[in-house]
Formats: sequence, structure tokens, C-alpha cells
Amino acid sequence: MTDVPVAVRRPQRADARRNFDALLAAARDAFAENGTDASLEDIARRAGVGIGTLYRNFPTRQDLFEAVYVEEIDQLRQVATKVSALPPWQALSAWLEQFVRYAVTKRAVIEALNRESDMFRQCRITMYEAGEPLFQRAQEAGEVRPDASFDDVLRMISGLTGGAFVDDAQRDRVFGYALNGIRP
Amino acid sequence: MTDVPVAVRRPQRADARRNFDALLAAARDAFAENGTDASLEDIARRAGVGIGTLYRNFPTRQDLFEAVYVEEIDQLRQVATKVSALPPWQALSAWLEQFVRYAVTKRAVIEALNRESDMFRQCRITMYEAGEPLFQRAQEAGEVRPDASFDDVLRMISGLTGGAFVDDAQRDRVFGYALNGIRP
DNA sequence: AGATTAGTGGAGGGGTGCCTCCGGTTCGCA
DNA sequence: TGCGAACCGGAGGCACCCCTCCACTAATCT
Repeated sequence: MTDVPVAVRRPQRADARRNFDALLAAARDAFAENGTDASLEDIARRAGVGIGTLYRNFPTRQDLFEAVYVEEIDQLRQVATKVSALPPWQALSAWLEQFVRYAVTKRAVIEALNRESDMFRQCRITMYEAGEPLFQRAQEAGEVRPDASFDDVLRMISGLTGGAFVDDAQRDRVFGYALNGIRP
Repeated sequence: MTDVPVAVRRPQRADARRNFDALLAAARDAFAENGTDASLEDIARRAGVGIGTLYRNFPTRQDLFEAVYVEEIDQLRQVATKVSALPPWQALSAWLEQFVRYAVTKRAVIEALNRESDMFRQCRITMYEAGEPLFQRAQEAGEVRPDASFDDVLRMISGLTGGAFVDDAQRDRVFGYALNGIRP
């Protein structure tokens, strides 16, 4: 299992660490709300921090985004471990559900699937290493149609992730249809 | 069948009409490329027209967008008529496929499903009037699982529309899985 | 407590986009 | 051909964002 790259080092001093974390949280929210191109000044404002502080911790918008993104990906990896005890199909669908539910950086994940950058490549690899075994296991157990690839499924789910739903119930329903579509 | 509202009147003079059409075309491209918040100045540039001309024809970004959007929706309506001769399931899936393939204002359609505005409401109605009969026919023919609603399906497909795919083949494949998921 | 130094935050210059306004241009009719 | 109305387009004021720079603040160490 590859290590997720740590884009930025957490600062040493207590106050600096507080700011760092506040920035990360604010960025997570802002990215989730407004997509990749949220205003950095707005993020600093949300974090109750000067714009200069933001730039010292994350010299580039990319750096900031990566820091948020890396966290998300890491969660995905942890979930993969947790669900691996379940039966093949349940494990896969549980993992995919987390993929939909917790991917706060939703829109970003979609873009990321295609974006070229060392860090994105790395995260894509991590994501695949986390999910693909679950997928293969389900497929070998005859729970997933044999002509589907993990990439297909991931992109399908990513697409749904970006969709707009009336309520959680509808989202779950639609998600269920999609999953149903890859059964043999 | 409700009439799609005509947001803006086409100008009278020949040169003005040329500009109007150029703006509409440029806007379609720009919206498809950059989403709803494409730069209006860029659109004017693409159309080879001053920014003032853009604003005279479309006082609001919303006006311009609506003009483009209305065209899309109208195409959707026409397709519904065309496919209505096919057997129930083929008709529905053909229509939905057009929905994915021709929705140039892709990202916008997703937003539009939720956005509140007279014009969007109107277009949503038009869209439903075009597609829902096809859906019901397919459902009554036992070709679609009875617990699915047209809204569910539309949103599922919209989601896929916003997704990123490696190539057309993958998009078609994924689209196929999703459709397969709503079969009984 | 005082020195050291990591860390702060916002002013400011440059850029881009939004939208208004109006002097100049061109169309179309007589 | 000539005239008036319709139409053009960009300059300019405003707002927001990006990013740099540096005088100031306060956490940590001794």
C-alpha cells in the first residue's frame, strides 16, 4: 500500500498549528461549496486568519487543495480496511457508499480523476489500491458482472456524486439503482 | 405541451441579428467549456462583438444563459417526438441517451434541476412533459422497475452527464450499467 | 524575565470581470 | 442619395481576487 504524500508539513508552534488546522477546515468547506476555484481570501477569512498566513502555510492554491484532498483519500483507504471483513458484495458497496457520502471535495474528485499532476496520480493510485481489491473480490465471487471494470464503476459513482438530489433518500435510491446495474 | 418561453426577442436589423446569433453561439461554447460562470467579456470577444452589444441583447447573464438553455430544452422535446415511435424501452433509453449526449450545457442542466427561477421551472416542466410519458410507457410495459420515479432517473442520468470519462466507449458502457440498474 | 525567532496579517500593486454610458457608425426606408 | 433611428463597442468606475512584502506580535527557551 503506497503512502499518501504529505504535501505540507504541520507547523511547530501551538498557535501556528491552530491556524493551520483552521485553514484546512475552512478550505474543506469552501472547496466543497464552491469547487476548486474557491476564493483563497475567503478561505482565510473563514479561518479567521490573514491572507498572509494562508500563503505561508500553502504557497500555492494547489498545495492547499492537495492537503485537503489527501485527507479525503486517506479516509477512503481506512474505510477499505474496515469493510474488508464483510462479504464481497457488501464490502464493495459499503466502500463505494463512503465514496459518495464522505467525499466532501466532491466536484474536485471528479476533476481529479482526469487531472495530470504527480500528486493526483499518486492519490489515484492510492484510491485504486484501496478499492480495486474489493472490486475484484466481488467480481470473482460472481457478484459483479464480468465485463465491468473498476474504473467504470468509480467514474459512474463519481458522476452520481456530483449530481443534485432532492434528499438523502433519493440519493440512496439512485445510488442503489446504479449499483444494481453492475450486478451480473 | 407547454411552450418554451422565449426569453429574448431577436432584433430586427440584419447586422443586429447577426450579432445576436454570434453571441448565442459563442455563449453556448463558453458555457459548455467553462460552466455557468464563463466570462461575459470572453463571450463577447468570441462573438467578435463589443461588450456593450452583449449587454443590450442580454441585460443579464441569466438572460443569456436562459436563451442558450431554452434551445437545449427544445431539442430535448423534439427528440421525444422522434423516438416515440420506438418500442417502450428503446424509446426511453434513446431519449435519455440524447439527454447525455447533446446536453451541451451539461453542468448547467445539473444546477438547473434545483435552481429556482420562473424560467427554470418552466424548462423543467417542458423537460418532464417530454420525457415522462416515455418513462411511464416503459414502466407500464414492465420494462422499468416499478419503484423508480422519472425524477430519480433524470437525476441519475444528469449525474452521469457531469462525470468525466476516458472515452465515448466508457461513457456508453457506464450509461448502459446505469440504465440496466432501473430494469425490473 | 528577557531574548530569540517563528509566526502574523493586512496594505498595496497588478490583474480580470462586471456593467453603464454615450459619441460614433451603419442600416434601411423614402 | 440622404436622413433618422437603430445599433455598435469600448472607455471607465467599481468590485473582487491573487500574491508579495515587511513591520509587528507572541510563543518558546534559558
